[in-house]
Amino acid sequence: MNLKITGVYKTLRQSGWKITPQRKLIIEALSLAPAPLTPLQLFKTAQTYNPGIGMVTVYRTLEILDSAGLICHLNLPGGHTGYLLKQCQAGHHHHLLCSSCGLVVDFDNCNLADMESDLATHTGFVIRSHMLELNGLCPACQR
Amino acid sequence: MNLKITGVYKTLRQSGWKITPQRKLIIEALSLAPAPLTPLQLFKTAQTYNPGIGMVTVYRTLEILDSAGLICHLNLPGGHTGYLLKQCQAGHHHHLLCSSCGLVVDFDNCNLADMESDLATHTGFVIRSHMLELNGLCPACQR
DNA sequence: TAATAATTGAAAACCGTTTTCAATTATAAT
DNA sequence: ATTATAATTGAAAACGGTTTTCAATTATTA
Repeated sequence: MNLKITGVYKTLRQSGWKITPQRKLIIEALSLAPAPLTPLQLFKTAQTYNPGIGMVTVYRTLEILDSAGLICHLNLPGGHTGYLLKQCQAGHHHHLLCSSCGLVVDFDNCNLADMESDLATHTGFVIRSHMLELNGLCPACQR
Repeated sequence: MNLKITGVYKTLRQSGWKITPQRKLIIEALSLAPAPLTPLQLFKTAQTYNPGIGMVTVYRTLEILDSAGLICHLNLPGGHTGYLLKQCQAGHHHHLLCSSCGLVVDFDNCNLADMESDLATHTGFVIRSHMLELNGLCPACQR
């Protein structure tokens, strides 16, 4: 029960959500995971502690965590979506994902503003958002 | 039957694929579309010219076009995937998508190399690829 | 023109996700 | 503590998009 988790509970309570044993389990699994988890992985992890838990509850919990701005999601190799507890309340950021072990590093200095304004003047578009994901190998997986 | 289409046929033939009426229809629909098409949109378009065509054939044709490197795919608002005939044989490029009408502009000067090498030195990662998509409003849709 | 291997479409299977609904439970008010 | 209530749960069914299977058809080669 670390600080991050109690902060998540607090935010959820402030949004009117109840803190149920199932939600605690899912949040704890997310907070302990060294890499983003798919809904199925999350379900299987939670299941080892509460065999009766349902996949629906995983999806519903992910949805409320997302609506409260507490998680990120990113595309994993294989076409699945992985979920990750946000590291901080900071806004704009991107992810660098190790395609071997799933380790994720956040970064926020994407420096696309110059390129975007160039592109805006050349195309006439108003650019409103971008999505950027980097893939590579973390130090450990390079060996 | 423009140059682009005959080029697509040629590439497919060189890869050993047969040029069937159904495939012609799908390729033509892609070449005429002003915006990326989802498999369903492609199916409906093809269906107006050949009511007997099956959704399976759309998926299979998209797969062989992709394996031959002839199409791009990108994420459309709404979570669907849109397909687009490649504009040229050029390699690395990205898309700027109008979220209102679906117009797509290609660009290749993504200039992420500096940021990637910075990130590589800070994190120890070897960075192997990135995925970047821009969203905005095209000139026509700004009014 | 005939032979053959590729292609087709219908149907069923499949996978991840969402909806429905009756039973259960966390929380707020007593 | 106890109760009341609205939120939450899990099973099952529904769902949408995609893939597989298979027998019939068809584009290509000889």
